[in-house]
Amino acid sequence: MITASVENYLKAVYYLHEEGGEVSTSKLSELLHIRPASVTGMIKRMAGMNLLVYEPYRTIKLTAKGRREALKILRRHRLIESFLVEIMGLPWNRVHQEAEKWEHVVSDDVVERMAQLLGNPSHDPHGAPIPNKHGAIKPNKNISLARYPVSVDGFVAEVDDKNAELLHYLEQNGIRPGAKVKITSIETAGGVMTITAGGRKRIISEKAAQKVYISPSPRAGKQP
Amino acid sequence: MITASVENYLKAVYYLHEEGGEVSTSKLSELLHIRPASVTGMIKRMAGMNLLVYEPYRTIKLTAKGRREALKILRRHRLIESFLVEIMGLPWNRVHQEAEKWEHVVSDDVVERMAQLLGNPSHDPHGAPIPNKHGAIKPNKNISLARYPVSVDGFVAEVDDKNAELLHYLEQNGIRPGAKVKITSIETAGGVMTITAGGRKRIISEKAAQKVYISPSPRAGKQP
DNA sequence: TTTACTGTTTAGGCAAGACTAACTTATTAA
DNA sequence: TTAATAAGTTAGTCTTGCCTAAACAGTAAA
Repeated sequence: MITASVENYLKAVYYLHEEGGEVSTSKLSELLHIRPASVTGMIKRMAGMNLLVYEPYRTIKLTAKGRREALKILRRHRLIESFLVEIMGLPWNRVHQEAEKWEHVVSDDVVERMAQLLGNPSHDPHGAPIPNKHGAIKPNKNISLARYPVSVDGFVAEVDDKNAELLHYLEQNGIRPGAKVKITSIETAGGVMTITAGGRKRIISEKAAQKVYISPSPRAGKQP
Repeated sequence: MITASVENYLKAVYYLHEEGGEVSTSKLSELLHIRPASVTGMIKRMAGMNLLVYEPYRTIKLTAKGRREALKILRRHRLIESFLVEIMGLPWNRVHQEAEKWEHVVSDDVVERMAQLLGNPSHDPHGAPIPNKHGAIKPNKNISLARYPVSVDGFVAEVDDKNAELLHYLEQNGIRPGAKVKITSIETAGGVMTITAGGRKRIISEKAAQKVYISPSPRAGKQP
């Protein structure tokens, strides 16, 4: 049985794998706020369900089945976020937490109804790509703002959706998907950078910049 | 902690109390499809949470706190049902099951946002009254179609929402909240009755008629 | 008034999913 | 190459929420 807990683990493993690093007990523990011992137990159970491959002390990998399930939940999550913003008019920085709860209970056909009402969007309100019904997802080759070249125009492609306060802060500073930005200067010692966003000069922390992903060209389609 | 399970028990106790009969372990067991022994266990736990009053072998009663919580969930459930029909366009007979899942996860403020989008409806799509934010609910004094007088015009006020197939059957026979109906004759031996609904003669079972509630006058307001 | 039946409770068990404490493995520094 | 440290696992416990089997209470019929 794929419970809400199992779904959360699947999402976390998928996320860490996407981030590029190896997926370990401790990383999962930190991300999910669950003690390492509990993570080990769950991982073993999920290996038994053929959702992931696990050898003690080795890195954790999703099976094909696990990846399929993870993408299914990701699709739900991102469609629900879009729905909450576009149809229900909830604020941008509020919808992640709500979608985290809805994604485990909304029926498949109701999720597809949401997609239909939204006109099958390709990206969610944070700019993250929405997997299609068959689990295909656009690879993400955007560059973090923290590593983007200075004085080169760029467009906000995606913003990490995990932290509501950070999202609020970024919004205040004109940083939202589609916005045009340019780095003016980097103050490495101070850990801050000066940028132009929304036509105004701003000073933002490097830590915040790490959570913002930039594409050199604006995105086509309905979700600008 | 008020879990999803506890919420379901609260709803069930409230429902049985409204139905008039005494609330017993076996009635709850039947309604919730949970074995009597398990019900006893949960009831004891809920008594410890001050949600209901329980003495072994005695009838079960909600406390003020339990009643408050039950009405809160009922409000959620009925607003969600309305939302699914009015905003998302799901079929009438489909929304009960979906709302049963959503009601445990949707945040309070998001439920209120639904209410706002719907224009604070007084009744859900099945004609059931929606408790207000403070837990006040309109008393239901409608008469079951099975006990309604013959040859007297009436209006469908409410239809039991539990059974999707029954709802489909009723809809096919022109019986939905607001519809004008009149009993032509009752065939007691056959367990059926002849009625006029939606301008046409229909034969429906007495069993189905028991789940339909009639008011002598049409309801005012947006939810006809 | 004893018997049979129905309804309810107690006792014991199990799976999920978390926890702490203690132990083991892997890695890095001396 | 050994010792120290960080990461991961095992063992045992707890709560929730269900289950079955068996005992017990209340009621209606013989």
